[in-house]
Amino acid sequence: MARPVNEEKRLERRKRILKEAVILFAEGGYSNTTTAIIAERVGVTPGTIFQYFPSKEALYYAAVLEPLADIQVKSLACLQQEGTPGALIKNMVKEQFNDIYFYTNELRLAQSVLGQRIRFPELTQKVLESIKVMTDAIESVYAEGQLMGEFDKSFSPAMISRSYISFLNGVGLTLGESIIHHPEWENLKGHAYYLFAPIQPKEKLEESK
Amino acid sequence: MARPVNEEKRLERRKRILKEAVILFAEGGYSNTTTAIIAERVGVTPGTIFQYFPSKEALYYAAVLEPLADIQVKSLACLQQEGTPGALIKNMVKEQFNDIYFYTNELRLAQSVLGQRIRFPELTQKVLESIKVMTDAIESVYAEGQLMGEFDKSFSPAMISRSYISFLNGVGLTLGESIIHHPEWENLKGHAYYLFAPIQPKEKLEESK
Amino acid sequence: MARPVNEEKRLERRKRILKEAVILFAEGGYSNTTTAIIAERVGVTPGTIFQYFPSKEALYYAAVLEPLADIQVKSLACLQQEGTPGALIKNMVKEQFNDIYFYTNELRLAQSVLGQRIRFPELTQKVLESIKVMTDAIESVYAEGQLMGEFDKSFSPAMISRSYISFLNGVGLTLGESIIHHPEWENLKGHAYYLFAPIQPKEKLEESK
Amino acid sequence: MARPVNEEKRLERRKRILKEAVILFAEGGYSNTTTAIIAERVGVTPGTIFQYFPSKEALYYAAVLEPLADIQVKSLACLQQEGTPGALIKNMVKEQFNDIYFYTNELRLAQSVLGQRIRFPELTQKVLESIKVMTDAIESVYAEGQLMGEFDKSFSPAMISRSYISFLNGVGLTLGESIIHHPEWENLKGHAYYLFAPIQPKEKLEESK
DNA sequence: TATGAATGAGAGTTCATTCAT
DNA sequence: CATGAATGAACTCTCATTCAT
Repeated sequence: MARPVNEEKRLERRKRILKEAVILFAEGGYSNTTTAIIAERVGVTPGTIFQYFPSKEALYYAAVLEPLADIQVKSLACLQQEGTPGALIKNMVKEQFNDIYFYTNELRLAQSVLGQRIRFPELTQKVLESIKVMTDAIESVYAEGQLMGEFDKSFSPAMISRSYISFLNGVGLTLGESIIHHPEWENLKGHAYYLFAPIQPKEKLEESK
Repeated sequence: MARPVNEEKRLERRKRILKEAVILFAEGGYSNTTTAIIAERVGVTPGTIFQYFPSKEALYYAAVLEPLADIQVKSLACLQQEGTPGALIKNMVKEQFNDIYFYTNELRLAQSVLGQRIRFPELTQKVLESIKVMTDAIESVYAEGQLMGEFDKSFSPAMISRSYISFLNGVGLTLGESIIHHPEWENLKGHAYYLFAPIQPKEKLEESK
Repeated sequence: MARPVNEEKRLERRKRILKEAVILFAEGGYSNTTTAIIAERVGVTPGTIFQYFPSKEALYYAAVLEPLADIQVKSLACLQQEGTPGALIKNMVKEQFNDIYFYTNELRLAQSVLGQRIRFPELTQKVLESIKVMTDAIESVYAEGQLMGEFDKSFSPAMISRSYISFLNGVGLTLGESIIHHPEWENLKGHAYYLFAPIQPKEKLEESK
Repeated sequence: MARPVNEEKRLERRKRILKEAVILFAEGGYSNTTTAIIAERVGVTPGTIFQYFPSKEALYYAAVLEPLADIQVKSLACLQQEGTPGALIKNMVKEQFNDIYFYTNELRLAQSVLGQRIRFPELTQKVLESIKVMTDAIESVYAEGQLMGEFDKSFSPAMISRSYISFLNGVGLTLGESIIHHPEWENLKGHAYYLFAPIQPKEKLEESK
């Protein structure tokens, strides 16, 4: 009874629609991106979009939330590996700064939702929740790191995690198109970790005295 | 000469239109905000808008750029006062974090432009230029501060100034509506200055050795 | 402040739209009549329709109910004049059979609503209510006529009034286009009154014995 | 020869499609009833409908005309039995008022066609022809009844038959959903026969004098 | 100068129909 | 034969802009 082949085809096409939608919505915004243009890019006719998504808005929701969920999973995974809190965070920062490059459109899309909170209140809530999940995870790892003497104990973990997320988003927002080729890109990545106020080995030594 | 009273009236009305446009565009985005709604909020009829702005797009440009220029002037003024670089920057940070609250709509509007670079390329350029003016100014004050031993010399001023601006924008973007009532708000403000890697008096002493 | 001229113009145009809508909806049904066609008939552009009616459905409602209300007022007026119940009813029948001719479209429109009860439930209710107002009015006049010996006392007034209304609607429905030129038209009108089971003078005499 | 079993299956399925189509078209009208919904109700996929009917319009035609033909056959059969004209007509009235209940959807469907004469002109003609066949049949039986002194001779048979058919249709149209439970239902049925102006035995006696 | 009705191009969405599987 | 995804024309409705008043 099952028709695995067709089901696969459907998912494949759904994915392609979503992919193009992410690009176009990110570049042009919600209203300026017509369903007809998305269809054209995908290589189907206007009606086909609506076989996969009940409405343009539903497509927008999916284009915003589905990639965000993927990114979140990846980021959280960084924090659940073996290693000291400091190493985990360092690794996460590296990973996420790579993501800024690989998921530029996906992240800008989420950011633009935050810029239209009145218009898409539900979606805004979900994006903010997704951010909260991230900051909470960072917070607890960071607190542990403080206990282990890897981070300066004088900062509130809640503040630190929020600072970092703000910084991360701000970087994606304010840097130009070719973000990764920016002359200060590598330095910025380093400064992201500095935000966590890590204690240098030398200082660590001193502190432990 | 001319008709100064009427001229005044015109400017007054233009200002009111712009003010409402900023609020509505910031809340609802460009396409979702109709000229009719703006007119209604201002208390005029749809046609009137077009007596003050040649098109909806022109109104949007003005709504984005004019407040941004004002904020820029204020911020730059902070850096041109009397005082050590460290004091100037500390003051600027304080001022700008206040602005996040007082000019929430104006700043979000500018941010949302950055989220639609393809759609409003010219406007995007102008916003990025405005950001560049700011980072450049910060950069030179910061470099001076480094020379004076107020900031850690190991960081590139270009990177530091960009980091700060990214942070500033990210905070506005990712914090909730009532940003200022966020429990970590005050700490965040403090961390913004930490980002500049200021040298503590004690350290300053050590360093100067 | 009032702009009576414009207000008048608006009402005038609203009336014209409604008039064309009645004709087209009656001839082609709801779905088959496009707002563009209505606009074209009226001599305006498609958008204009929506300055006078918020939606196609609202226009349909108005096209069905407003003429129905007018017809009802006229019909009820017949029953509120001076005269014996028999004379009033006779006059009403005459009036209403004229209306079948003059308001063919309006009445067919109302009938077609009754043919789509599931689709327009609210509208159906209102049309049925309008019919009930009519049957109730007839019922009470008829009952009075029975008391005065003008009508056969063996029939229930409720049944008689419903019979008549059914007959009236059925005539409009089943007779051809040029209803009034039907060879039996005049006879049908007479039979409509026969349906009330009036007592002939001779019979009246007999009965009164 | 051929494949009678499959042929039977085909007919069976065609019947089911038609049955659902009648219900749905009657409840929702032509345009509001999609082929997809019909297919779903029948339990097949959209494409299948078009294996049995060349187009939606053809299905509509069949849904209107085929049941109408059945009903007509039944009604005509009433008039072709043994018995006096009066008895035949009395029986037919009884039969047809039952049909109003049993074939509510089929009859409403036919009525709604009459409400859209411009849109379905051919279909309208066929429905009107079907009505004419009925009135003609009644007319001739009625005329015979008049000759036999069962009906008042002063009425035109053409008018009487049309009156009755109008009444019959009007009753179906204007009475509510649960037509048969209407408190006046039984009385209405009786009045339908009264419309034929039957002569009471006593009167018959008098008249025959 | 302000008005606000009219405009008309263009948006999202629906759905009868087709056809490769 | 049945399927059901794809089609694409056609629909309703929106809204920036114009212009006679």
